[in-house]
Amino acid sequence: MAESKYIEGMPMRVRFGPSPTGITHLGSARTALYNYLLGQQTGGQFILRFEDTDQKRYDPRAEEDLISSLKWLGLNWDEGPDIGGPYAPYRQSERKDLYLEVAETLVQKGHAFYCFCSKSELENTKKEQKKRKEHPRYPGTCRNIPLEEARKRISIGEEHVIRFKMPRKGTTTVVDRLRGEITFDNALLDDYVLIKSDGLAVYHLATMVDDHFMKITHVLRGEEWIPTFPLHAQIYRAMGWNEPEWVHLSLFLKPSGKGKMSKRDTEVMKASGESIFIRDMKKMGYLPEAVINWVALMGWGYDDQTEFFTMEDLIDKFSISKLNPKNAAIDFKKLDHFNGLHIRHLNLEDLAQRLKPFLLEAGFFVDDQVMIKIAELLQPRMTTLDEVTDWVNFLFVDQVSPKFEDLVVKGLSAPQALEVAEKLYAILETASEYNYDQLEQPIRDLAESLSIKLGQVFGVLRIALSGQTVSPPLIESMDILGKDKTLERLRNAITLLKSNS
RNA sequence: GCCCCCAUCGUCUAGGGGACUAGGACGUAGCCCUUUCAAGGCUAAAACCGGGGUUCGAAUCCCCGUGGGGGUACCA
Repeated sequence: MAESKYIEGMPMRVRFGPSPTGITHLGSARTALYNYLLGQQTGGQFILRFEDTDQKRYDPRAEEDLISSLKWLGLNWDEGPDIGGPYAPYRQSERKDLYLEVAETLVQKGHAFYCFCSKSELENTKKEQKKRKEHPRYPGTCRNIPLEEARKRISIGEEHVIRFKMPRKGTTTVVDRLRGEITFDNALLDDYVLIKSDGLAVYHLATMVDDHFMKITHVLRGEEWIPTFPLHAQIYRAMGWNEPEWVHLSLFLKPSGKGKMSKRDTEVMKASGESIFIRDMKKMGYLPEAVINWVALMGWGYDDQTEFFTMEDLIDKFSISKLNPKNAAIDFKKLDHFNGLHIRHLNLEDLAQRLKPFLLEAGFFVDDQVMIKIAELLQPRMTTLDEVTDWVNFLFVDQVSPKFEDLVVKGLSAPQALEVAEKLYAILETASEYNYDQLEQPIRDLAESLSIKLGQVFGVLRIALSGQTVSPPLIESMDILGKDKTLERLRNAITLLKSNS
């Protein structure tokens, strides 16, 4: 493998250059993350740049989504379209003159040429080439038009593009830090369009120009760019610029491992409560910390043990050499696992604050003291934050509707259940406070005196108070519910048990 | 079709010639703990794609095949 041109530990200038055409997804998030980590780790800069050279697909909402998604994930940039920086502007549509200038220099140097071929002409030759089983490529029609003639045709308004004049013989060797040297046969490479007929550059030119002038030292981008990698290197070489280090990241595959995510797949996924879009993950109750941890580990591994990483850990431990070039299938089960881990890692105040919006959304305004109690109760048993509503709903509604058959807990007869409820009522009525000191022993004694299981006593209580067979621990729950409501619900249960027996 | 990338349990991965009876995690199953549900602890089943080389020795290096993925645009 080729030696790195950049010394480890030297400040790196890295960038994330999304095209604002859609909603930010996991793949983008990971690319942004890895770039961010390198910038942080080396004391360099992480740059956000909007690559909006495609007018047709451009969507301003995608820009907003990008910014809010990256911020939510905690991937803050040092230079970008919203905050500017020493190499502004950071939006390619505002840099078109620069690209044109470089393209013209390339023409001047004989590395590019003006092309007047119409799209339909080119489509036809491509069809014929395919029919003859030839390698479809630009036929070279305008390659050798003298510059003066070309300029004349342009001056009379003839529509044109600028194409890169790819060498027709020999090979182009490029270096990827993960894969080593990759060699392409020039005869199979095409004369790519650099400047479109609308005067705007395509990705290939714009990005190389920006990376050069913005002094980017390391390019981490998706593997889908490998096929055009030789073009990119050729542009650098034709201009006599120093190439950055190139790293092509693996792609994310759909959970089945078969193919990358399509639009249809994302819809099917949403129907089953999953999503690859960052903004959805927030709504679904995932922690940005968990998403970061999860995504970081898809395509990168630290050692044979460690899996729990905070952003600080990642900044400290991340390294390009540990990147894995193999495509990775998305596994939402693992996200759930990391989310649980990070929920348990939060302090109670923090968790309480993050839980609050979900309760608010459900129409429950809960004060901070109670929120902390809820956070404590739920911390070990939550996978996603949005579950909070289901867990504590019974504490805030006016009344619950227990079913008779549930109240008659498994292993008890109806009269037994009634007796349990009545004796429980007596205990709870006399207790001055609902806590372990006051309640645990009396309840245990009750179970023993009736010679039934403790779980059965709590079972009756659980159904009476929550109407559900599953709930948070009951003593703490009653503390939040309050004595009045607790006793009221127990009375209702007693009435129900009586009326049915 | 052509070009390119990739290949360890179902999934994410550790591994970079002997330390491999191939380690961890998710998921799955069982047990313990337990007021339900979780969490936590313990245990189990589960993989080096195939074939050739190189070497005293290959999951690790090379070649071929196969499989998967990407690209093949005046999209990015």
